[in-house]
Amino acid sequence: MYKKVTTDMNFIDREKEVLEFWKANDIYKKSLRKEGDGTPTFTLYDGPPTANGKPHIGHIKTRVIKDLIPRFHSMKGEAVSFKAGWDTHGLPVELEVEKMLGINGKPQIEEYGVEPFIKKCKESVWTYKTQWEEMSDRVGFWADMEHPYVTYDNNYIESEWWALKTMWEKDLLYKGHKIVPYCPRCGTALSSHEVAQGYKTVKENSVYVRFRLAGKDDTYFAAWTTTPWTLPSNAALCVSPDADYAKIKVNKDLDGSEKTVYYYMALKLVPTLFEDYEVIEKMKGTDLTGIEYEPLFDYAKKMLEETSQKAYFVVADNYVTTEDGTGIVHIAPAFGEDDARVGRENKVPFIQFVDEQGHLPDECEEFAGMFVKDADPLIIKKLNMEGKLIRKMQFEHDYPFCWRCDTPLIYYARSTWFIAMSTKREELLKSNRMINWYPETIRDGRMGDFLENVIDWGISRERYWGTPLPVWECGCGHRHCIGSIAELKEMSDDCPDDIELHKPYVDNVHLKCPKCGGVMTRVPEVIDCWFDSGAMPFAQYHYPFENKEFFENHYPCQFISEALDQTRGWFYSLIAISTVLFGRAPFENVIVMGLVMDENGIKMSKHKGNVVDPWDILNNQGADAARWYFYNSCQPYLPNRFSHDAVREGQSKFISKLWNTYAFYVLYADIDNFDPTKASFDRNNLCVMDRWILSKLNTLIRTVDAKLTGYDVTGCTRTIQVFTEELSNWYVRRCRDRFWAGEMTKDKTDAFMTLYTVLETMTRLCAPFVPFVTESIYQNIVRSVDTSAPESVHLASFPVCDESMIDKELEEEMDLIQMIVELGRTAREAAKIKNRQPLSTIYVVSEKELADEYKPIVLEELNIRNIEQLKNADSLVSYSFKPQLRTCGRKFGSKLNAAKEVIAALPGKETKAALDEGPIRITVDGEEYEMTVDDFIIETAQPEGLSTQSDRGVIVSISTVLTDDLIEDGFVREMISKLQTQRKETGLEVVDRINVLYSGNEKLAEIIVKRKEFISSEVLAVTFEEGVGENSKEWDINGEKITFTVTKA
RNA sequence: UGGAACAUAGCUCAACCGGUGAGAGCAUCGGCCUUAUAAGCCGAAGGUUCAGGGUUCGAGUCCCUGUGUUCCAACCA
Repeated sequence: MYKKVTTDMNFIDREKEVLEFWKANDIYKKSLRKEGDGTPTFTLYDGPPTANGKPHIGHIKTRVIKDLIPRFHSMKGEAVSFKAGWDTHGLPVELEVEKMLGINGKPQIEEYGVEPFIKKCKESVWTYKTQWEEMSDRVGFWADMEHPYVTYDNNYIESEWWALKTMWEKDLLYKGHKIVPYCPRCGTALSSHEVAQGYKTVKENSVYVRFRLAGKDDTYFAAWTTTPWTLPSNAALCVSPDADYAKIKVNKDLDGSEKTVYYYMALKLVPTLFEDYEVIEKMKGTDLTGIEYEPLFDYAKKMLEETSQKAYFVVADNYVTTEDGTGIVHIAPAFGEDDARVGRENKVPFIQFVDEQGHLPDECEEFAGMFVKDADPLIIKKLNMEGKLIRKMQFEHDYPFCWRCDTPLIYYARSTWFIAMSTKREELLKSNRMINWYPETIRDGRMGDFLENVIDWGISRERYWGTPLPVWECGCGHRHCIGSIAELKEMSDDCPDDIELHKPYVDNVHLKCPKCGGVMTRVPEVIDCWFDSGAMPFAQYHYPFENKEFFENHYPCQFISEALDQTRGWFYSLIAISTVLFGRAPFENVIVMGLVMDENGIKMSKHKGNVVDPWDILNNQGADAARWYFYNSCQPYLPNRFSHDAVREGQSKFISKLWNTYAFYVLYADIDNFDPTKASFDRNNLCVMDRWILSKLNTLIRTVDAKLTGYDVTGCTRTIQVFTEELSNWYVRRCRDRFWAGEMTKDKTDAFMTLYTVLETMTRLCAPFVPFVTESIYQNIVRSVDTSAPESVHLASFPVCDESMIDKELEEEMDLIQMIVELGRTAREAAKIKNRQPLSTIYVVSEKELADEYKPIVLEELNIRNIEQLKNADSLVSYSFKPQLRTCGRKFGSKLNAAKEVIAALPGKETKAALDEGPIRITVDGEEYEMTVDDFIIETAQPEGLSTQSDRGVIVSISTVLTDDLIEDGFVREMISKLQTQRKETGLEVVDRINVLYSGNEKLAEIIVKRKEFISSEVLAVTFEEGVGENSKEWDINGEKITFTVTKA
């Protein structure tokens, strides 16, 4: 029959057995349904993790959320396609290898050799692969990990080349300038991720300087900057178009001499810079545009003359604020993102008086060769000497430093390749609207806002380990974009057959220029690895070179999920690339996950020492516990405060409760040799408890199916948890004695069949959530008796709700029973009458009449002999009234408070009686109102002589009158309880027979004599006589003292 | 510095369109019950719903300001 089940908490070992079972029998592969013949497909795209970082606890969350959905859809009969992937390119990999080789920076990489370097990168990527696979395996992550896509794969890259070429042909790929954070010592631009690591708060000099208006003595623009070293590269000034500006008159010059001087600046900021002044003219920013001024330095004069460019005039742009500074911003298009844009839009010349090492060039005369930050004080000094410095002050702000060498970064224009995403804004927004975001707010919030302001995607990186940008250039200026290996071979003479699409190999391939016949060389850049991951919908299948049909049938996918930090990462790159290529979003539904924090809500990080090793939970609490925790603790999009206690709570509340219910079933099924395949029951002829739990079960199926279809994970688990609780603590507890019964009666078979049905259904219902424990249970209760059943619960189908089993009314009635029982217990507590003391009568007032079959449940639970239902509680209680605000708010408006008083003063019983007949009228502030029952909240007052409790219209009252008969019964039960306790304390086994001696109480002695046989049978006493022996103990039996001696017979 | 999300009992989370004294579970304490359970039941204590203002007859819920945490974006000139 069934395998014995222990009720210990050793879920880890059981999970390991399940893993072995899956492996030995290839269950994962068997779970994949074949496509075709009308089988619906369900496709997921995997956001690739990078295997050269260790998996951490957040990855468990990612993996288990991703895993739940395909398991569910697979059980629903769909053909699931879910290919795992690895993100393999990028700077983090290069940095890891640099560290390993003990080298530092691009020059040393070149020295080491690009080819050996990228070979190391390729190996390094797999450093933690095994750890990843073990972790994925252990949490039950079922994706195709045997044939993953790998972003460094030639096929993968070739698909990306196809994509880039397609964009090239649409004129979306262009070369421009980008202001990037740049380390002058390392000679490299830094990614935003690196920059973020190096912010420090520094004190620097900020300066107010004045620019003289061209041809006007003593009239200046006042401007402010925190980077004096950019002043030699100044090319324009910028004002805010709609802000108010002023021309002011000051009677003192900078050197303190008496002189009339005029300044232009933002009106509201004048007081921050000057004390004595007079506003002589007001204007808008736009009124200043076009005015020319004289440069602070004439370093650029020669260059501008030679190229005949016009500089040094005022422009306007909305990015300028009048919050601080002067409202007039100095523009150096080579050194700021906004400056560059404003410069471009207003045809301001590009002056870059800083070289790649961060030094000022020869043009800057006395500053030539100086590092920019060192030049700052000297530039300030010179400005001061020349009467151009209005004021210098200390300024504290966060400034980025190179995380590697601690050199201050400078923002520097570098040539960069872009995808013109800003021209696709409308299409992107349209794609975004196609997506079901969970939570919904991401769509219009975080993602929508980002897309509204989308800028061109700078995709080139001056690095080594990445997908090479497939653009070749010729000396004649012609450029060509390659879209496939075949095209590359066709256009070149030196391409090896087995060309690997990486640096340095592709750099050695030269094209023949179709324009001039010259030699074309590839541009040096590789591309942003976000492009790699965003290209995965098609690149994972080597589309369009292979699997064309397969791709088309699996695009877009139904579901993806990643953490919140991917909004501008993977989520964006997916939408961006797919929108450009296919005009739509590549996924239909997405769960955006919150991050996993430590138990104090603080981000986990190595140096804080609060990082939780994922194996900590997997080895101690198990995969199911971890899964349940992440599904159930809070909505997936909220941050988790991770703690072992929280994981344990879910385990004891759900997993072990389910397990113990199952263990209970097996224990008694084994005793009775019960085989569900040989028994049967008539679902239309069951007792109330069975009908109830089966109704609840089918309601549960319906709810979970609907919620999971709508990606409401937490909604599912919370419903399941409540059901499990009711199954264990109401159904099983109330039905225990049915399973002990001696004969295999219909009632006993019904009980077994019902519990079996519930457990069997639960294994399938919960299988996607907790795949291990459900498999253990399924193997034992289903497979061991039914060899024709599917080999694994994961090959079975998801339960289907049988609407005919749902009886809403019954469920509501059981709610009422539970409420009556609860109120009864509270009433006992209030009267200080313990449960062991039998009582005569319970009175129940409720809208619904209790059917007879429910009554024993109430009586047994409460140890009461009779139940009486009353039409109303007139004999039990009196009433008081409160306004039902939902209706009265509208009825009374501002007179509500007056109405409250009138209503509170209504006489109890009379009003209640009148209301039972129909509406009544009350007067508030001299005005009459008609009131119906619905306008009131009717409350009951405490009764007398009875112990009464009420809640939501149900009133329960227990008679507290104790007759001699009841008291005697109470004594008997109390003595039995104490004797049982004494047995236990004496260390006896439950089956041991005992001899009992009693002494010291006449009243109890009388009762003992009278009820000797009953008591003896309950406590397994052979003899029960008056007397005292060793190890005696005195007890308080409802106020009567008696001494018992218990010895083993 | 800006944008977004979140903030409810010691902890983890609920609370529908704004509607009556803000509810569960865990933990604590007291009591009860127990031939499946690390279980269950009853009760006590625990709250200025982060702070301040506004709208409303009525705000945990809507609006504004501030604080804190997190994520994202950042040369704020």
